[in-house]
Amino acid sequence: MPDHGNGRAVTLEDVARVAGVSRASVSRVVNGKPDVAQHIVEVVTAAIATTGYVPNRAARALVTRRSDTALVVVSGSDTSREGPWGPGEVLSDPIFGRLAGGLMSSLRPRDVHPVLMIALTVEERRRVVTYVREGSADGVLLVSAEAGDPLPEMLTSAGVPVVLFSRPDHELPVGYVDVDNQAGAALAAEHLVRRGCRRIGVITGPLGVPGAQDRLAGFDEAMGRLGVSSVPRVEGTFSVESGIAAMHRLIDEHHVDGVFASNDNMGVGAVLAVQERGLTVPDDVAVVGFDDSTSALMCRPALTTVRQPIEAMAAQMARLLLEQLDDPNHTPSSTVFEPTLVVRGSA
Amino acid sequence: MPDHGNGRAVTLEDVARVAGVSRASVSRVVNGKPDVAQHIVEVVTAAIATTGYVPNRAARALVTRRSDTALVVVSGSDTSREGPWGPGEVLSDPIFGRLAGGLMSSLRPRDVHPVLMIALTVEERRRVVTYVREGSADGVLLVSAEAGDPLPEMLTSAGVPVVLFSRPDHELPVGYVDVDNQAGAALAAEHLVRRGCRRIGVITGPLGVPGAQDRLAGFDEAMGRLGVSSVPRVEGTFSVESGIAAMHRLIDEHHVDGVFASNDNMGVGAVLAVQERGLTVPDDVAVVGFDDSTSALMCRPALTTVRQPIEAMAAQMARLLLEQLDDPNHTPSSTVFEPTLVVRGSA
DNA sequence: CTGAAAGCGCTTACAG
DNA sequence: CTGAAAGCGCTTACAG
Repeated sequence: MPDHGNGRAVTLEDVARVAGVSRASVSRVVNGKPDVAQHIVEVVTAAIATTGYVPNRAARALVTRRSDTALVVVSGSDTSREGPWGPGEVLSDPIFGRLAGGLMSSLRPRDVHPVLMIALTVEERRRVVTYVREGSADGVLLVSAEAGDPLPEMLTSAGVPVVLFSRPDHELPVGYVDVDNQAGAALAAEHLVRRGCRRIGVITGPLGVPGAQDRLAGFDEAMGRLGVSSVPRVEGTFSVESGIAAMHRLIDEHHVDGVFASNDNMGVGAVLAVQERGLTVPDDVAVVGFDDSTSALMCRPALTTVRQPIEAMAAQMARLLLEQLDDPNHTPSSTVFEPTLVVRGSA
Repeated sequence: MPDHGNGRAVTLEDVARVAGVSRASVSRVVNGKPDVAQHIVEVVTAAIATTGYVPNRAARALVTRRSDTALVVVSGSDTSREGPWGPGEVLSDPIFGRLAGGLMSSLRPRDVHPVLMIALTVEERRRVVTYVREGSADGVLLVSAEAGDPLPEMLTSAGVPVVLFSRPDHELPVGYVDVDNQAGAALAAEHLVRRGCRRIGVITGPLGVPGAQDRLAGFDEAMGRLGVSSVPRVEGTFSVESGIAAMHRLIDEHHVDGVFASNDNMGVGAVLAVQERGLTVPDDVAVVGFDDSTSALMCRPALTTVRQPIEAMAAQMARLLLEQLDDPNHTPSSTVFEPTLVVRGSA
């Protein structure tokens, strides 16, 4: 709709005619190229203003081979559509909103626009690759929520510039941004032990998710260092409900007095479950979550949690992708952020 | 990156050569045009397979004047950037995830891709209009979070196809999708009264938001019908924190035994505040929220709330926009959905 | 520093 | 039903 409803859209050609210069000159000033005489800049700028000219992106993209678009994909395996940690869930997790916001702020200064896509099925994964191959996007920012997700590999082997949120589940020549999940879990372990908890349990995320595995491994390892060789665990799905169910089992079967939940939703569930038993948090059972999402503030006592610097991570994802677009031969680099412990009432 | 890293991308021309037909014929089969001889279809299909051809979108868009892209915008006024109901907040509200997911599912069958944009400043609003005028998007799906937001009008007067989430704050020739906020609030009022509450209060949303005004008006009107002429109110910001603060005031100043919170976050806050006072929900104070977002399930007792059919609303937004794109002369139509009461433990 | 010209990869009347 | 040709609106060597 570049026209004002009054017929044809105004083109470079029109501006050139009004300004009395060549199309090449108009193009140069529109794109801020150097070495253009001052008077040309002025006359063109004036002509642009009077005509209300806006460059046509498709025409530009056709010749520059750049779409100035990044594809933001949330992917998973087919099964996760009905699963509790499927991309539908990912979108409504408050953490995703922060991620999306962070990506947008970092992309905007470079005038790159994010288009959103969900890829759960074979067909949808194919569409992701096609979208880039047809030139609609210059690269992909991929939030892959599951181990065994074939998309990262499809993309890298198709030569598509891509940056992952979370490390890939196997060696891949791809850049990624992640938080040090093991270190974060260790922070939680140390805090619970320091606080005097004697019977500590873990509520893990779905163990098909690499990050969930790392948090578990980091927790176990830290507990080992602290002299506890075996920690009871129950697997959850990252949902509040699963946190509640897991906590009940931990209380029944292990009489825990401290728990590390692999994300805040499950942490909230754990707090709720403890209270349903007529016990109190943190005195009877202390709870530590992971993420520092808005849900951490929705329970009482508020959740002590391991904070991921999501906004900074998003900014870095954008930076790594841009770096790769600017220099296609650039070796993909990765960044792992340090988490921090946010102490609130629950532990 | 349409090339496989091995040089030039494969074009229509290449396919034509391999198939031994004209470019026009290839184009016809690629686009599924009718009246193409069977043997041509076959030979072209084969050539596409062997060459791995993918059409270039920019080239296509240049001639069709269609980008197959919809701009999804979250807008507000400049002040809301720091405000509690700014688009940053909107993105992390679980309700937005549901909305985004719904839009994507409805757009996908038509092969329209959503690009995300936030518009808080004069500059950002201008970018929205430019994006459409340069042909990067065919239309706009606008979530406007504030009264006085100039963007809806900018868009309609620029002749850009647009559909709003929530009715505009003043008469505008634009289609929108909304929930009947007044009816929803009435549902809450009736439920509280029926339950036997005698001293009922309201926690409103920011009154600069049209939807928040409607919920208040609907609540007041219903209470009037039910014989209560004046209801104490405190204005909140849609955040949990503001719900807590508002509830404390309602208890101190009005000894309420029932409260309608204009969204679930504030409803959760209200429950928390009641409990901080050593009172119980729903016996001492009953609480009803609005939205039926995931946060409604994060407190105990779980929140009784007025449900918005977000997914259906999103689907309808997409449908209305597509309708307008298919027929530019189509008079913009709107749809208002009926809310329902979801009764849980808090009231 | 500027302009004429070629070309990016498609689609679409227009003839036939 | 098919092909030759024009054209969508830009950018970018290439001369000058």
